Order: sequence, then C-alpha cells, then structure tokens
Amino acid sequence: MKKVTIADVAQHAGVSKSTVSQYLNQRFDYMGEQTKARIEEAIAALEYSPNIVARSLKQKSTTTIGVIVANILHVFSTHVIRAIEDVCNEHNFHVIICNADDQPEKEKKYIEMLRAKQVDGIIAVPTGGNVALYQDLVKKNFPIVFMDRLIHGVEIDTVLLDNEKASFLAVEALVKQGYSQIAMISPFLDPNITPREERINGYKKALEQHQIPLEERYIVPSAISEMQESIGRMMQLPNPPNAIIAVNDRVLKQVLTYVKNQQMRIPEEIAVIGIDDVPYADIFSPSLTTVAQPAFKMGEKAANLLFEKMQNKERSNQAQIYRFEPELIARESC
Amino acid sequence: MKKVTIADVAQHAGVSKSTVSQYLNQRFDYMGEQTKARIEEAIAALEYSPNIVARSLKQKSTTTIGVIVANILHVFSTHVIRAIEDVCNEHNFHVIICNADDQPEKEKKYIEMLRAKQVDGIIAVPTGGNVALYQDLVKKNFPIVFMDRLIHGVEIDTVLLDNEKASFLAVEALVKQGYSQIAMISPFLDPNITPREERINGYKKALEQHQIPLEERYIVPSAISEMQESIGRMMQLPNPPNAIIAVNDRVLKQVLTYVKNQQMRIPEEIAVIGIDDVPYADIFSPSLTTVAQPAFKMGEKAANLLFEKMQNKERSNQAQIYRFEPELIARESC
DNA sequence: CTGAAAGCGCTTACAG
DNA sequence: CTGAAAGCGCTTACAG
Repeated sequence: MKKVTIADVAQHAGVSKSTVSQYLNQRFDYMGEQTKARIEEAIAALEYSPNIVARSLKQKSTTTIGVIVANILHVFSTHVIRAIEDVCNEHNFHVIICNADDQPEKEKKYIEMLRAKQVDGIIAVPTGGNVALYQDLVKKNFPIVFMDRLIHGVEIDTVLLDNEKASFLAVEALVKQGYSQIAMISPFLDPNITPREERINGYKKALEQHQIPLEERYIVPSAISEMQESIGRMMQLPNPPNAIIAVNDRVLKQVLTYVKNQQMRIPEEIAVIGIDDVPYADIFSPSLTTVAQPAFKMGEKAANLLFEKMQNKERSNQAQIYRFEPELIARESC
Repeated sequence: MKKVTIADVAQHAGVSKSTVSQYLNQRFDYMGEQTKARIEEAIAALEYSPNIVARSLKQKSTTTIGVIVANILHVFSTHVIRAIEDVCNEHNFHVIICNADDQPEKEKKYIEMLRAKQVDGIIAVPTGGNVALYQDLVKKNFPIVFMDRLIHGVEIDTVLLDNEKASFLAVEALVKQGYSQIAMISPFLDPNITPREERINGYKKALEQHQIPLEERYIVPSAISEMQESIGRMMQLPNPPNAIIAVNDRVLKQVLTYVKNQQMRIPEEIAVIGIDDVPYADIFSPSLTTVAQPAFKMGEKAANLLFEKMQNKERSNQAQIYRFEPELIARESC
C-alpha cells in the first residue's frame, strides 16, 4: 500500500514535479490548459493527496496551533476551545489540545513539545509557573496569546473577563434586592489564578462603593474538599450572611450542596448568586441568578489575535490586555 | 532568530550529523563517552531542540492522532477527550480535536485533512455519512477506532455503551418503585445515531420483560426545540405516564424544564430518570436518579485500542465491538 | 510555459 | 566507534 507522491503524479501526467507543485499551489499563471487537465486527471486517477508534513518542513508552517488549558473538563475551557476550533477551521488550521492541570511541569513539557512539532502558535491558560519559558517565547517572537490569567512581567497579549466588573454586578444585584450581609466563597487564593483574586478585589470595592462595611469573615477561601465545613462555620457566626456570591461555577455547586443539606430556602433564607453561568441555572428551583462570561467570544478573540500575530510576524510593541464584559443574568435566586 | 538545527549541533560538537542523530535517538551502543559529553554540551549551549516535522517526514510517524467528536460542548465528548489525551500524553503523543457537528461533509474534510497531515491514527464518533471513506480507511489498513455509534457494514472496532442495558436499568428502577406508565423521551431518531435507537429498543424489551404493555404514545421523539410541546401533548393523554425516562442528558433538561413549568412534583406526580449522569444530579431537588455511562473508561479503551493498532500494523481480522456497562445511580427522583 | 536542481532538517543503512 | 551519502516528499528560485 505504498503512498502515492508528487513524483507519481508527475510521471502519470508526463510533467515534472515542479509543475505538479505549481498546480497544487494554484499558481496557474502560465500553465497550459492541457497540462492542467493532465495533472488533474492524474491526481484523480491516483487518488493523490499531498503530504502536508513534507510541505510543512519546506514552508515552515504546519497550519496547526496548540491550545493549553487547565482542564478540558471545565465548562469554560470547553467553550473557549470550541470557539478557537471554529476560527481555526475557517482558516484550515487544526488545533492540538493539552491539559496542563495547573502543573507547571506539565505545561513546560507541552510547550516544548508543541514547539518541537513546529506549531504556528499557541493559546494558553498559563499556570504562571514558567515565566522564564514565557519570556523566551516572546524573545523569539513566537506567536502566543494567553487567556483567563494575567502573568505579570511577561509581554503576552491576554484575553480575560473584567472580573472586578463581574463582582460589581453580583454585589449590585444583591444590594438592589436589599441584601447587605454579603459573603464571597472562593477556592484558595493563588496569585497566578487571576479570576479569583480580581473577583474578590472587585467584591471588596463594590461593597465600599455601596458603603457596606467589609466583614472579613464573610470571605471564605478554602479547598473545594473542605468547603462544606468552611461555609458551615461562616453560617454559625453570630451575624451570618444572608447572601452568598460563589466566585465560580465549582464553588456554586458547593454552596448549593450546603444549602440543600441545611434545607435552607433560596432566596428567603439565603440569597445566592454565581459568577459563571451554569447549564442548570434555568431548571434549578429557584432558577439561579448568575453573572455570565462570554467564553465563546473570548475564545474567538484569542484565536483572531493569534492569527494576526501569525500573519504579520513583526514584533508587536507591547502586550495588550483584552477585557470582556460580564453579563448579569437575573433569575430568581436573589 | 535562525533556528538551530542538527547541523549546528554537529559543528559545535565537532562530530557529524549522523552521530548527533544517534545521540538523539539514544543509540549509545558504540558511542564514546567524550563524544556523548561533547554533544550534550553542544545541545545545551545552543538550546537545540529537534524539529519533529523533519523527523516525522523520515520516520513516517507524527506521534499525533486525530479525534473527531460530534461536538466538544457535549459533556460526554469532554470526558472521552480527556481520557484519550491522558493516554496519549503517557505515550508522548498529541491529539488534534475536530468537531464534526454531525455533518458528513465536515467529517469528510477533517478525515482528509488529518490523513494529509499524516496523523498516526484517528478516533471518531462517526456521522455515518461517509461509508465509502470509512471503507477506504480500512482497506488501507489505517488505524482507526469508532466510538458511541455503530456503523454497519464497516469493519472498524467500536467502543460504546451497552445502551439496551441502560434502558433496562432505568425501566427496572422505575418498576421497582411501582411505576408502570413509563414514557421515553428522545430526540428524533436517526439510524446513524446508535444510542437513541438502542436505548429505545432496550426500553421496549424491558417493558416486555416486565410484562408491561407498550403504549406507543409514550414514546416521544421530537426535535429539542419542540420538545416542550411534545411532552405537553403526551401529558394530555387520557392515560398520561407517571414516569419518564430521558434518553440522554439534553432531553433530561427538557423534561425538567417541562416539569418545572407545570409545577409538578418529582417523584410524587411524575418520576424522572435520565440516561447519562449530569453534574447537577446531586444538588437538584429531589436529587436525580440517573444511569451513568463510564465515559472516561470508554475514551481510555478507545485510545488503548488505537495504540495497539498503531503498534502492530498487521490487519486485524474483523471488527470488534466493545460494550461498556452502564451503572444505575439511585437518587431520589423515582 | 515547464523542468532540473537545491534544499527544508532529520534518519538510516552502509562503509570503514 | 563515527561519517558520507542518500532519501523522506514537498517547494522554490532560476534557467531556458
């Protein structure tokens, strides 16, 4: 089952490889009609399909990009990847998916492998643990775009949510309904995981703006695995909150689990609002008010930015930050 | 910013390209210690990393596979892809992701592009619309594994759920709780979409086994967009069902939407059970009884099968079908 | 309008 | 123990 190559086509058509190559690359400027027809016929007869690896070697482009996410199981990643894939498909590019699991070593391995495979560009949700590598990439002017997390001191364009705004919207929605004992539940803080940090900052600023004194014990960062206990302790405070903001979708689930186990009523006994829309928001009882991020648009933007970079390879002066607007989806949980 | 090649390393180390190549490929059998050290040093000094595209051209292996799913936004795809990616990562392989959106033309384009890019194998949830192409692939002995859907007349190993068993488990759970007016809601049937077909067959067989007469009007296949109306009509029957099986997770959402809008109580007024576990099953009130499929294990199996095929390229005699066991997760909705 | 030749960056028999 | 040469399957100046 020997593969048919351009040489076979050339021979079959009675022309040179060069001419077949011209044909393949649509350089018809000076090509005789008959030559064209003969090549066409030969390609069909032999069922020839060009070997893109060989082409890539010569042209120094693989028409493939790499996408490194934290974990493809997260809903956000899923939307982002789908958007990227759609843009790539329009350009006849392909995308290699990698899960870094927030482990810098895994991320490093993937970045190095992707580069060795000569991908034309990379979109990543960076772990933050490989600053030297990131810097090397920009030094080499390799096309790369970051998403969701801001890595300070590295000049790479980044697409992310206006996280502070997301918290503002959440706080505002709550305040409008008359709540003022507002808690914020989050996983442990990690300086590299921008969304949590910024959302908590935004929460603090929003409270201030609404002249609500900050109650530190209403901010509960804890591991997901211990979140039931942490929420429990907070609810035992002499002055427990009457509203909770979940910093992201995984936390929301924890909050809802707690509320369910305690048989509390939403929103009468406790109002709940989540940052990140969730697929079950509408069917939940009561339906859940959330602050959605335009994940699809963000993925699209990242892909478009990357294509710009891949097209005009001149070094861009400075890293841009692209903030996307969150949107309040008012439902019944507050 | 010229890329450093094996020639540069050879020169720096004062040896030939061949020797460097031996080094890279761990053929140390006869290599002098000094030579080794010099090459090592040169590689470090020049920050050399081999161009895998060039290697692929020569070795006829790209250490990359393609995965074509219907849509990465589906939870099932997400699990499958994650499992495949993990297996690939162990082998230092990469995976290119494609969304065929159930469109045979898209699928065709992807398969052809992946082959042109010389991927070493493909795992696909086939649309069913490209039988000639599939057949061509097996004729050429190209490593490929199908998932989730059975394409008749094509000798390709397929990994899927024991769908009939899934329905059996659902019916059985319902019957045990005393329900006998059991409906089955499904999207439109499509002979290429195996799960729906088999689950409905399983449902019919299970009823028979439990000696429950089949009520055709309890089987409601309709577009997701019209499902509210279809369910409504069914519930208006003189003898409406008191239990509903949702054929998959997207249908479950429709059923729950209907139930919520009608303010019916689960399970008192209507029992509900879904095939496919859903992330919100536990936090829903009441929690939702589901039949889960081991998506992760299935993806793993598909990947392992593909690696076997890629390793020993001898033609396998006949296509195998690998059925995975669904599992009832009993909760409170029936 | 078309072809011969060189080259992309590797690997691999083979020679010595 | 190491190197020269050929080759993987393309593309691309360049010559004619």
